[in-house]
Amino acid sequence: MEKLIPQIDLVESVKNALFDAILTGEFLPGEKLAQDELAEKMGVSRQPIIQALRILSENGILCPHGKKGVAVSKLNKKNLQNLLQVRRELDCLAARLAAKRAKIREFEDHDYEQIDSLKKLIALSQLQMKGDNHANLVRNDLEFHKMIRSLSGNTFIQSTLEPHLLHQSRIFYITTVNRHQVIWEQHESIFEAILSGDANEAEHLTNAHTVEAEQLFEWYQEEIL
Amino acid sequence: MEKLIPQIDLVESVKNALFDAILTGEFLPGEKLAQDELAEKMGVSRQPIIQALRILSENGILCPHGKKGVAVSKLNKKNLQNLLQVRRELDCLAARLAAKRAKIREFEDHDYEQIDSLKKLIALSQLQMKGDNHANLVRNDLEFHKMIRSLSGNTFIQSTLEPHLLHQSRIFYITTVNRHQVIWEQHESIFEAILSGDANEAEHLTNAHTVEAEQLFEWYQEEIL
DNA sequence: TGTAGACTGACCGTATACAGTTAGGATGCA
DNA sequence: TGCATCCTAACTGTATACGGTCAGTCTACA
Repeated sequence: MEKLIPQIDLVESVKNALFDAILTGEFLPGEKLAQDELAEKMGVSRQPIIQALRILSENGILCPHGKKGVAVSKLNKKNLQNLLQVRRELDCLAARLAAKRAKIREFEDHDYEQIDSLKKLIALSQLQMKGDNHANLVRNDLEFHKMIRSLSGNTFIQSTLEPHLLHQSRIFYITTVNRHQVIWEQHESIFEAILSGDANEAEHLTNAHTVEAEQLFEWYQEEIL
Repeated sequence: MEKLIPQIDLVESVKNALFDAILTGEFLPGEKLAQDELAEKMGVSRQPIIQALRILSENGILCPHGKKGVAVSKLNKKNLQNLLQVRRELDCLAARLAAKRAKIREFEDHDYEQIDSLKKLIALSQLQMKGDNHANLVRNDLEFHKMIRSLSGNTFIQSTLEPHLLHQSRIFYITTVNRHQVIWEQHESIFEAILSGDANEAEHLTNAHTVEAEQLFEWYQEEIL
């Protein structure tokens, strides 16, 4: 018999919907979010909305709007660089750990599935680059790094970065335009270094990969998002 | 005129109260938290409780309890080591950045206040070690590292580690017993290295300091908290 | 005596209700 | 015409209400 669809709760749904809406630009940075309006739009009561807003505020995705309500956070250059710095450090750790696990053959079934998925993701991205698939390629990019973090065996790396994911997505949307070719070549090198069990090389490549994104911001203005 | 006491909202209060209760052992790992009971205890409605529980669940401090409700998360050895690994990486980054800022004299008024506070904190801890002040010294320990992160100039380091703070506190309570003398000597060395602007030394010392905590867990059993 | 099934009470998620506060406009005065 | 004050409507935070589900117990039958 078919598995029943596990019905996720409303708070989670609202959270995801808001996440998407901010990412796609439906809600712009600085824009105030009214509970009533959101509730009506999504066809739920204010209760799940309030809870979702709280969580997103906790994550820094939303921020207080005057003395009343919340708004989409604006990120300035300094903030984004700080975020990318933290991200770099943890993704280097992830690459190093993943390679070490590969070397001592610590991978389990679950990991081999991830490796298969990674291969498919790289192949898919190569294909998508031929068309106009910026949004998809950004999604793949995020997915790639998520999988590497998974291969590290340290679940805290992903969960630690999770709250910043939306900000990261927004950054990637900006910084990866016309750079997918070089990005996915780097991804492939990192992946190979990990599989070969070369921790130093994996970390080195990841560092170079992530530092590039940071450097791109040198050219941007102060208020970006 | 005197400043008015800023009345923090109930959700925040509940969150803090739960945080404390878990830390002090009033709620034990694995123990289920009932909304009604908490609401009555704290003299508020279930609404703020629900929101606080959501946030703490999001942070991993609480976890689902069967198909209904939430419980205090149990941390096993593997999880704790993962957490400490992430913490080590980010605290090394913080130390490095703080030392770099010291070298190029980037500190501002706000930073010099932190430096003063740090000196006082170190002196205070030296005093407290003469008595039985385990809880206070643990608090100071957390505070010390928080201040170093602040000196790094990267606010994301602290905010990234914030959700794991409770777990960290619980870990420190266990691992620092009878080790305060050596811990605060290390803190002092790290602080000096930062002030002298020696980024490599600051990072090296921080790495040694944080790796010790990780190694202590080798001796613990699987299920700890 | 052990197990399966039904029932009931407790608890959770969501909706609705209410009260306090705030923001923004309108009005009056300079 | 510009600014300050007052008022009102809207919106937020918290409380209460309600419906559905889950767990635990009790009973009946093997």
